[in-house]
Amino acid sequence: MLVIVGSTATGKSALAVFLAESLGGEVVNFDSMQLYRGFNIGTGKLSPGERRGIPHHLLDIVDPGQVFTAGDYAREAERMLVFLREKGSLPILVGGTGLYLRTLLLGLFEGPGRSEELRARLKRVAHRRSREFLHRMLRRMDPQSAARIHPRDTQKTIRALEVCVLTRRPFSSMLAQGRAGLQGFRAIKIGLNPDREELNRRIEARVEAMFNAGLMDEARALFESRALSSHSESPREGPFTSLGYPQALAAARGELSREDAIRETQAATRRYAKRQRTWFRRELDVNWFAGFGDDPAIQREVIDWLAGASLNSRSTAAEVGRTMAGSMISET
RNA sequence: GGACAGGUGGCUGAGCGGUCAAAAGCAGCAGACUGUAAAUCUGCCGGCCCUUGCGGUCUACGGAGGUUCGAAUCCUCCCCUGUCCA
Repeated sequence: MLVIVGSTATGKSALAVFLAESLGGEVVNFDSMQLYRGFNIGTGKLSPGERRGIPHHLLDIVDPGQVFTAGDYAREAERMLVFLREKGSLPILVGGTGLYLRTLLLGLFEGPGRSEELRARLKRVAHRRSREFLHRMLRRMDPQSAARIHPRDTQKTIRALEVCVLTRRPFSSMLAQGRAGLQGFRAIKIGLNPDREELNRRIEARVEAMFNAGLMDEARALFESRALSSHSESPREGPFTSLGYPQALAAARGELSREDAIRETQAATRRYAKRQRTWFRRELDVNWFAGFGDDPAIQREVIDWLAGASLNSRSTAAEVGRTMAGSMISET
């Protein structure tokens, strides 16, 4: 399978369609937000026309209010990969959520998923006492994890505590058991890394285009449909937190000027692109291309490289996973 | 023309005689990441230097002077901006 990584607005989707057309493949998404139905404009989903008849999978498979985790994603994606292999079609994975890709390729530790009740309780503790208090709880149950997780990082502290409580074992010891990665697939990774300045310009133009395409209306409609079944003033979870939506909603309600909403979304997107770069840089065995995925010159470079790579590369995803896990241990 | 208010680091904005290279926020830069990850969190953030330290040094709070041992902070003049009155 092919994997295309890179930050937002680098032209991953366009490259995926191009490669699917050239090599006879189908696109599989690994973007955590494009998974959600109704979140179209702000997540940069390709329109049916732009997909040019290429099947796109794992898009629009979750309802906005539904909880969907990295583990859920990995299961769905693996099923899809097996399906495509049986069909004899080349899977082309594209997306921006590094955690989801890594979860698919390397797996998660064997352990419990999330428990809403427990999380609610822990959150209440953090609220009533303090987040540092919560972290001190973790330090008692699992000093190793506590040392790794910053006291103010409540989200990660809660997950660690959740695992400790549910398994009655330290989270760190659960992680030490290792993980079971994807078997039977060879991942060829392509990374897009265009010039920073040019990327920023693209991000700015793209955000503006999203607002012009009706992002404010989309955000309002999504929120209102959600509001019917929820009491929260503005949902702060799931896809509602995704870039542009809180800003577009605020603008739609007149709490923020349209110009400010655009500016804030642009800045947030730039920061997001930075986090993606930081994450993907550590992804192993990525062949990086210095340009945009919709650039014909880059597309040709990728095709040429693939012609050589498919002959030489013999490593499977599992092997890549092992070396990656090894390198992560040696780095710490 | 007159009366107020104000001019502070890329931006917003606090400071109103020493502990100020100047709070805070934003933006920017760097990083972490094993179950909502477009999330969550961390570090740096005037220049130069070094023994990287509540270290040294230079340049900085509109401009020019002045008062003072010492000024972003007080005084004088000038320039600019906003609001109001003519």
